[in-house]
Amino acid sequence: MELDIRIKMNEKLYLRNPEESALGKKIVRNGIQLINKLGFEEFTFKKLATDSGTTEASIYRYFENKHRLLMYLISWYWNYLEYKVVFSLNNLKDPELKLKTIIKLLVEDHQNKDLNSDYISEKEAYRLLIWEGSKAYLTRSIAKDNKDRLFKPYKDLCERFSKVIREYNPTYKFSHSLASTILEMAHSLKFFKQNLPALTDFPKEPDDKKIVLFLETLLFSAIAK
Amino acid sequence: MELDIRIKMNEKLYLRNPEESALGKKIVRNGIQLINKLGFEEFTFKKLATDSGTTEASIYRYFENKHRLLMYLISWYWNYLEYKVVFSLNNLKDPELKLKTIIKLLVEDHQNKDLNSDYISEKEAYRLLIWEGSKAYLTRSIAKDNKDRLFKPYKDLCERFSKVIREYNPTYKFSHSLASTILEMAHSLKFFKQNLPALTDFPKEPDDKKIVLFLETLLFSAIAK
DNA sequence: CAATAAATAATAGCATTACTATCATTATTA
DNA sequence: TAATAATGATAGTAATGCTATTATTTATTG
Repeated sequence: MELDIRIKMNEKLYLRNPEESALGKKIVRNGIQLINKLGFEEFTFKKLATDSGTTEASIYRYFENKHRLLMYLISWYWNYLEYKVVFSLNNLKDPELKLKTIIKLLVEDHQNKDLNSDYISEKEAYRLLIWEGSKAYLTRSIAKDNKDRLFKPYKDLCERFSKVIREYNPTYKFSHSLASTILEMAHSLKFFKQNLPALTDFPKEPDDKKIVLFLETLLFSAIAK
Repeated sequence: MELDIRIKMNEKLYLRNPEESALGKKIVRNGIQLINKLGFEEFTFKKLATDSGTTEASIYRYFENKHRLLMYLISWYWNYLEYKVVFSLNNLKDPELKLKTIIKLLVEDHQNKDLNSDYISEKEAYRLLIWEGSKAYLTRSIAKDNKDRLFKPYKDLCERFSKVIREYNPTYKFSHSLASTILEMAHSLKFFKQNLPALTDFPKEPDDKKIVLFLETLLFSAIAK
């Protein structure tokens, strides 16, 4: 079985909905790849146009600028991740197990073959988040972007996470801060492990069990009853 | 008494040492202000030249490009912070007190009147770090930059921090990861509190005692003996 | 103090970026 | 089949991210 999941995206993210045309999907699919290849700074709509066999002008009909395209992609990822969390937590009763499940979802390389989107690769989106994720909010347009509710997916995920934290320990006072700490550091530590390993204690092994272990012990010691 | 501290900067950061001329200092001083004002993406050497009453060409004689200027400034800040840590920890014996002191230094708005640099404002550098800090490493040039040892100041600070953690609890296995987590989140949470408060549990009050409290409890519960 | 060197200013130029606009052409849909 | 919408082709413009050249000022040192 393959579930073709469709995520409803905030309309402020685009000028024309890229999901509704072959070109739109191509722009998104090639866009994420090209940003991953070049890095966001070196990435341009011109290059994406050439890469996708279309023109700059056509891309501008879908996205106002490259920052909005990045927002679209990151936003998609947070939505997707929340969806995965909901899916994976279904039928789980034990808050401890729920929390461990969330951490695994945050850290594990994404290779889910059941859940899948028809045009955005999970793996590419994950890499994008790790390398470019914080550039989505570290801008002067954050107030406006926030007003446009572009960060809702991230906040929703954080809120869902923090609820499970409070389920585990209702007296813990910093559930949101703790949730965003785990969210942020899951990705930062993956980056550090690869690029600045001195900032971590993780050897360059293929799996990320140590990161999971670190985040788990950090989380559970913080909320110990 | 005012201590005029001078930080030795990695020579790879610049083409010509900006500390050695009035123009160089002006470029750095105005540069940090202008990046803070415009955001790094909107910041250009042209604008800085106009702002500083000089020319683009002159700025290019000091810094290869704006990313290297950012690296210079961030690097300066990490160096400065490590210096402050060393200074503040001097004569302290109790590892617990040492750790609390470090967290305060990370979170507190910087207004130190004793320690001061003649040309970089501590407050401006702190704001720069919060808004633009991660852009220093989230680039495709990280491998090269790392080889040039541009991240040494950050690693040194992290190492110093992690040593105190192990002093407190010699059996704790993730001292570097924990140190970088506290370092990163101190600044992220300050940013979130201001710009995406839903990701935190901190009301919009002027002081940051709650952030300090959160980080302290996170740290000490993780390394509890 | 003059001579020389070094730093800066002034100016120009060039390829690329980040768009906007126009018009022709090809699909789609009514 | 006519009308509408989407895309392609092409052009253009101001700004960016540089590099180069020459003139002028400032510093140094013989």
